[in-house]
Amino acid sequence: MSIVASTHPEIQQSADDRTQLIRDRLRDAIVDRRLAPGTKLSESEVGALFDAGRTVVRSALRMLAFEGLLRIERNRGAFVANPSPDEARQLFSARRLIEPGIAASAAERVTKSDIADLRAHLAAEGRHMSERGATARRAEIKASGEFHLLIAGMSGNGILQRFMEELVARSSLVIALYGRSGVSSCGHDEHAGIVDALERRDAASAATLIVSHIDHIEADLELRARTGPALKEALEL
Amino acid sequence: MSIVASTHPEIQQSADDRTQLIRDRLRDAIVDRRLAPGTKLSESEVGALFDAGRTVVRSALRMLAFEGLLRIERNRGAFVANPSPDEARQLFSARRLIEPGIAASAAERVTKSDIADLRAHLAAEGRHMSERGATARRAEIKASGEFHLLIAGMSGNGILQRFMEELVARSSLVIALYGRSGVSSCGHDEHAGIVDALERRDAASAATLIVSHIDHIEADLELRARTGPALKEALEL
DNA sequence: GGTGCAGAGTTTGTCAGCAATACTGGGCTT
DNA sequence: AAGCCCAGTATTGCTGACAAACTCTGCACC
Repeated sequence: MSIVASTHPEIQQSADDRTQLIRDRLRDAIVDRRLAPGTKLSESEVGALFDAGRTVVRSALRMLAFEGLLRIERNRGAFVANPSPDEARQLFSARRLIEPGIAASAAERVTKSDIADLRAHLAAEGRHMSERGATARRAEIKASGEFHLLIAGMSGNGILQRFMEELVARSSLVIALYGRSGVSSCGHDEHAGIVDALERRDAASAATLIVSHIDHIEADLELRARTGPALKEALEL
Repeated sequence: MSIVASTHPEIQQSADDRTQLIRDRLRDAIVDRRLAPGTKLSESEVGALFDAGRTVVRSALRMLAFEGLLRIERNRGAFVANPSPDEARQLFSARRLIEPGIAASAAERVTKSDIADLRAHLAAEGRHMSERGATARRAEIKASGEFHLLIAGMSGNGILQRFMEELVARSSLVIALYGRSGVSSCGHDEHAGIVDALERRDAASAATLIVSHIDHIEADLELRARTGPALKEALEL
């Protein structure tokens, strides 16, 4: 038994690390929009929910705040981020800058197994799109983000991959907030085109396609300050 | 940190937040190479040094680990990061991808006041370079990084700015680890050229210049596994 | 009716203390 | 002599508790 532990210590580490678990679960909930922007996450409440002490929850909340998914105000608590339209624009500007390079790098390194993974993911996306309802829509947004993360993982650059994880998570929030309900399905064909370019190892095409894909996503957003929080945002900035 | 304060004066979070203070102080120490890679940072020790409890220190250490400056091993403690040559390559690859876009964006938005700040910074760099000794060299590395952060602050994209803060901090570590001692001074003229391009609002030139600048920095590194930690790294991977 | 204030109640920030885990040194076996 | 086992020590992970800060409700007052 000690043999297993000594040869693979890093596996066990993440297995029983409750901070990581809580962080991932909360992030999923935020990205899936089960937690609405602005919702307060009380330390005791979350702790009771996961049957963990406040210390552990606290650590997870700090990490999520670092990723930009939460906003922590001193002595007030942690709130699900409420990205402003300007923040959303910065987000997509960053993605437009980073993703083409990632796609190009991935095009040079993809393996057949990677392509198979991507095709499998495309199929899953198609299934989500054919369904109706809020649940399916959440799954669709999530799957769309995971597609981009898949490519980031193939770029071979762990640093950029981590940046992309943050960007995609925050993008999901933005899309859920500002997206028009029916239109996001256009992305599916574009994803397929990107996979084709990757399979051909056509870095230039992959980069071009992904930029226009991001443009389309952003174009489908309603990036105007909503009437509700307008005053609040004006006072905050 | 003065850069952050000058570009985002509305953020005064660190006024009485000791976690933030400890984090900044430790980061400075790491980036300045006063804390050698591999050094263990004991919670009690750091806490006694800053006259703070372990909880606060713990939080700061977790944040630094999130930024990639520390490595936390469960039940073992926090150690100053010891970036591998491969990690260094990924770092510069990421910078080559991100910084041209930042420079181009900055070129479109710079004000006269920004240019003045940059020129002042160039002058400070020159002073550091004319001096001798390890202290001056540390100051030079630090100032060189701050130059890039200044430009990132002018890009108008807070997300990319934060990415750059992380990349620059980790780059400082890498340069201090793998840099050849005398050669890094070549960067100064290139910085001046970049400022000139920004002043002309010549986005294309600024992007080109900054890429070749990054190339030069990386070319001046000795990115081979050193004899000491080679065995250790081999076992870790 | 609206404003200001005070107290209760809740939540966060921090600290000491306890259990669990990893390192260290000595003694023992081969 | 070299390697192994085991207890002692030190450090981390975490829980509970306390103080400070904030929010909310009710009431007096203008």
